[in-house]
Amino acid sequence: MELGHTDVTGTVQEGAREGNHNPKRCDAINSVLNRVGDKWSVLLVMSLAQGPCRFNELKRRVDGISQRMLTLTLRGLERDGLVKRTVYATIPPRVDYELTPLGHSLREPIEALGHWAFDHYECIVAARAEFDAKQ
Amino acid sequence: MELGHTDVTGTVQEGAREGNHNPKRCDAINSVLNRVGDKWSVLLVMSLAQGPCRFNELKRRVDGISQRMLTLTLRGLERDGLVKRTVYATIPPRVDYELTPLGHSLREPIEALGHWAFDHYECIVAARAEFDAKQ
DNA sequence: CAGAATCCGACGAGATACTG
DNA sequence: CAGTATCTCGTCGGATTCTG
Repeated sequence: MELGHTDVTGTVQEGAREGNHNPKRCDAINSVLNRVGDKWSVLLVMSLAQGPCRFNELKRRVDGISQRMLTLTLRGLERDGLVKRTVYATIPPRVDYELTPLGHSLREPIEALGHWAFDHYECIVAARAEFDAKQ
Repeated sequence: MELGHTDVTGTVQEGAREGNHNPKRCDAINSVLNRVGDKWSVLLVMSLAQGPCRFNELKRRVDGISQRMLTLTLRGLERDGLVKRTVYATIPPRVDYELTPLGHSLREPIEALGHWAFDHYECIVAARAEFDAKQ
């Protein structure tokens, strides 16, 4: 995954030339992109925006997610330090998930994306219709 | 894909209650998320940031992309109105791709994401190491 | 040069069943 | 309730080959 002399932050690398890029920056972009690219991750982060939530409550909120994907996605978010998992040793068991400060900080760029989506949706739909009409 | 009373723009819906969400907003979020979630799309948008570019030049810039995916991704971006395709009837043929104003506007939220990624990368790597150590 | 078409393998993700 | 463990099927995407 190399972009020549440009990266996804939009900054142009100083001494950039053919084959000379910033591998660390590339890794950073990639891992975050993979996380944000994952639709369940984004949905979960936004579902956890207002506060802690239990497993099954999350399952209800994020309609359509399977138990398996909910578990896997939460694990991934926890591993990345975006979500904190708290187990209460009660019967029946209770597990709360909540955003860490890092998780909260991710909301900003995600919401920026959400706003862009909403603001330009009509535009995109129109473009699609026009494109399809030509085929 | 429903979020109960929250959506990815972070705004809380006015009269939101169980099962009452904004389907149009959901569609908008989804289609944009799918596009941004697609790693090649993001990479291509950023590769086209500085100006028009030919097919094979793009293939060289976005290292690792297959011809097939380059074609398909460019088609998708063109269909969404993010990229403009210009064919020059020369021999050999020449096709230029460039961002539309809409495509350029998408750079902002993408770059915001890129900056977040870079700024918090160390943090994420550390979290992962800690998480993995506990297993 | 800029694709279109075909083949095919790997992996993502749903459904289902079981457990502490 | 909050998971884990399989199994399976669909599609995504890479490699290869062919064309105007």
